[in-house]
Amino acid sequence: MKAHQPTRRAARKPARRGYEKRVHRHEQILSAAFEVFAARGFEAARIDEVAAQAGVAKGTVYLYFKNKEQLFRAVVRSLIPKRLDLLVKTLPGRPPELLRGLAEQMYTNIVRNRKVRAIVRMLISESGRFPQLAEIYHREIIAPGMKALRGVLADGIAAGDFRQIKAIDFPQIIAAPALLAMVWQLLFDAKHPLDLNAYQQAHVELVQNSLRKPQD
Amino acid sequence: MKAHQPTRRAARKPARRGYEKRVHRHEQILSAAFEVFAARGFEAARIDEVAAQAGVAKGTVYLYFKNKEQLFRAVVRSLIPKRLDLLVKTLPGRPPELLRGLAEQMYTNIVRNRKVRAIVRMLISESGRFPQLAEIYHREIIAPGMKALRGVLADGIAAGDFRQIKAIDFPQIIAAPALLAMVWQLLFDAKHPLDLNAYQQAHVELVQNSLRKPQD
Amino acid sequence: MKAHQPTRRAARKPARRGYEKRVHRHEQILSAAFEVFAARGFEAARIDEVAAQAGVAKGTVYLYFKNKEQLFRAVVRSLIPKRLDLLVKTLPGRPPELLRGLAEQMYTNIVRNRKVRAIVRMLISESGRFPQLAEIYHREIIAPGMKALRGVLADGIAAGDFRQIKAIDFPQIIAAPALLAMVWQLLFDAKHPLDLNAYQQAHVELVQNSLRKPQD
Amino acid sequence: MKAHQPTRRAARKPARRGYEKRVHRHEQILSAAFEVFAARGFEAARIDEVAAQAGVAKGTVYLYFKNKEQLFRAVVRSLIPKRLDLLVKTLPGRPPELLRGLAEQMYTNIVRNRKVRAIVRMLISESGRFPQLAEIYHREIIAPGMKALRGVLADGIAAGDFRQIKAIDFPQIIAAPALLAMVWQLLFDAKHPLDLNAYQQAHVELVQNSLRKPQD
DNA sequence: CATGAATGAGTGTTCATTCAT
DNA sequence: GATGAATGAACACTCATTCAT
Repeated sequence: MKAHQPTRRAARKPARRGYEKRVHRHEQILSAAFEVFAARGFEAARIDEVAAQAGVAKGTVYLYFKNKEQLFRAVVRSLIPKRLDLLVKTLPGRPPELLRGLAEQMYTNIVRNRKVRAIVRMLISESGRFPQLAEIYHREIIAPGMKALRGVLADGIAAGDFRQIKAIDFPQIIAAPALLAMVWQLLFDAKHPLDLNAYQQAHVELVQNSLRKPQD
Repeated sequence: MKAHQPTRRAARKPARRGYEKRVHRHEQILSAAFEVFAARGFEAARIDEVAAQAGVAKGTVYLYFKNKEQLFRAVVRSLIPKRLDLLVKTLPGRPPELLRGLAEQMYTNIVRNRKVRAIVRMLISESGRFPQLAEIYHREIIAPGMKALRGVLADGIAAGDFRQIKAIDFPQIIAAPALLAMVWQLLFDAKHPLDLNAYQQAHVELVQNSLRKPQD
Repeated sequence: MKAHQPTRRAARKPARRGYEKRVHRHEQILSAAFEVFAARGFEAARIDEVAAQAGVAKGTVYLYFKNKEQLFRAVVRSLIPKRLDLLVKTLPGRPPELLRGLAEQMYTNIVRNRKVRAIVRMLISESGRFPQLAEIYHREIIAPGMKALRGVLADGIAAGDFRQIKAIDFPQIIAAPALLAMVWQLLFDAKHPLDLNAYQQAHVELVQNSLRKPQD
Repeated sequence: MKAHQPTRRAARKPARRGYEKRVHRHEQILSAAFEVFAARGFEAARIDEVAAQAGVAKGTVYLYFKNKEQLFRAVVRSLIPKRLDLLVKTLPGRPPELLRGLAEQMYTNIVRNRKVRAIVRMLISESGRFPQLAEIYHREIIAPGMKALRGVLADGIAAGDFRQIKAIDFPQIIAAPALLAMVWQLLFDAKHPLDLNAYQQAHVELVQNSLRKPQD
């Protein structure tokens, strides 16, 4: 036995690394990678930068992810929100109020969310290189979202709250201004910022007007 | 130095270079570059590939463009359409028909145009790296387009054709479904193609309904 | 990106890298770079060759030096000898013997030194491209050397050992044959080698004769 | 016969090209090449720049010279002065005056001559790549020059004008300060210019003193 | 002869990936 | 597990050389 002799290299890290650090390395890297991929795109993203931002050494990234592509895919997967569809079901009210509630949710959680905008950008940028990416998002987000929205519309029509509209087959048309707002922020916010409150109201008004029955 | 022996290339070009080729090199390369940049993004684009697609040697690209970035900028500039704003003025009819005409134009020339979609993708992908890019497009395309659209709406409201709407301040809301259609095609067309005809009709119907005065 | 598969290199390095290698990489590269720059000049030098000569991969050079120019500058800096001026002070004797001692030192350490000759060649070759190079050497080597030499001459004149000579203002004249010998070796040694011993004696004799007072 | 019809491209050049231009192209290019090689060195010299400086198209250079190396060799050859050895024979006077006359010639025609300095730089820079270069200059310039100088010294010694000196075997020692002056100008002139008149006097004085017989 | 557009091998530099420690 | 030095394939860009006009 060599006695206690704390060699020079001792105490280079806070004691309980096992817990505080090890557990979170994966997410640290993932989160750093998201920032870097979102800011630069897949090709221009540098593993160096991911590592630096995650506070780990470059090699460490490769302990958790096989390579850059797998890291990217992991980032993408980590961004898929869980159980989006539940959202609608938990909102209260009849279709008109429900719709307004949905809009509120959409603007608060999606349009105004920097991360979501970054995801949108990544999706559009990298869907050429990673076609499954779009497919995943379609399956997990877009399709459920559209289904929910269509449900609300159908309910409203059935209940006599809304008029018959062709957009029942294309519910994305109704949500389109939200996408535009996100893209606008991505492209023009620095020089031509959007008054999101007024924009949201105008959007909601437009949708309400278009759904209102003629005799109203 | 190593004596760049340019491997005795066996006269691989058709006779009359003077006309057919020389005149068009610039555009050949520009066009090839557009394809490559659109497909891959700036960073992932390879000059080799641009050259191959243009049918020239790599070095030739550099005879016409100082470097990759200037090539990219040239591509972007070449894509700015001229005199978009004239479009509206030349369309006939009163506001309601005018609006439908505009929609028709928009879907035919923009939404269904593969190049335009590619531009949209490039804009969104590269506006982080090239912020002026977005600015240019805003100035040349978006602002004039919105101004024209607002004009039509204002005219229609003044003439009693349309109801008052908040979207007069955000005409992009009215065009938003067209953007969504483009993005949709970029992302999902392979697996979930859009019936653009029906989509366009639903879009137009929605806008018309939303603009129709209550007593109609 | 193309998945930089770093060809499974078969552990081509000896075990204890920590000591033997890591410590010396910087100097290995610097020394290899000196050889290559000296042999070829800045422009013709190939980083590949530097790396090969240093026994490292090309990329490794860039771990230690930002780019070719900085590598070159580092080489140049590494070649500036320390405390040249002390030399004179530590030599014994009165001016005449001192002068002979200086000559001995100059021929042994400078004229006969392959590295110094290489530096002279680099200086002359690259001072067009790197003007500060000459300036540095003037400040660090030439000026101190001339000051020391002038001091010896002045002492000798004051002590009545030497005659008054105009060359007191141009001590480089007295050392000039040493420069010529170096240049001669650079240019003609292969075909017309210089008998440096005899040359040195002739040089010293010339200087002594020229300094000897008339009545001697 | 097609009548006179001076096509559009007529008179693009002054009439008698055959004489004024064609005859001199070779020298124009040679002279431009000298400037560029002297300023940049062989490797860094650009054929483009040579052509531009010669006022011809790049391809034209290759009509007159097979390649860059041959152009360089031609430049070097063109710089070898003719019949240097005659110089000495034509100078008047007995050895002491002759020597001063030689010095005067040397400083006027060689040390103060920008082209000669450039040649010296090229020689030193490129003798590694083109060893024959040094050999040629040795044969054509250095050896004859040394022979002439040795002749003067020998004459002077035989005539009792000069003392016996070992430098009779190394006449370059006597001329060395001139080389140093040239190198000095190449390296330091911008920041530390040399008073060439005073320098020359100091040089001559030194040589005279060293040759003066003891009893003088 | 003269031109200069075109070529493509070669070079500096980057960066994903590996692996000895 | 964690590190970061080392690797080398790949890419942007250059420039000597060619050749159709």
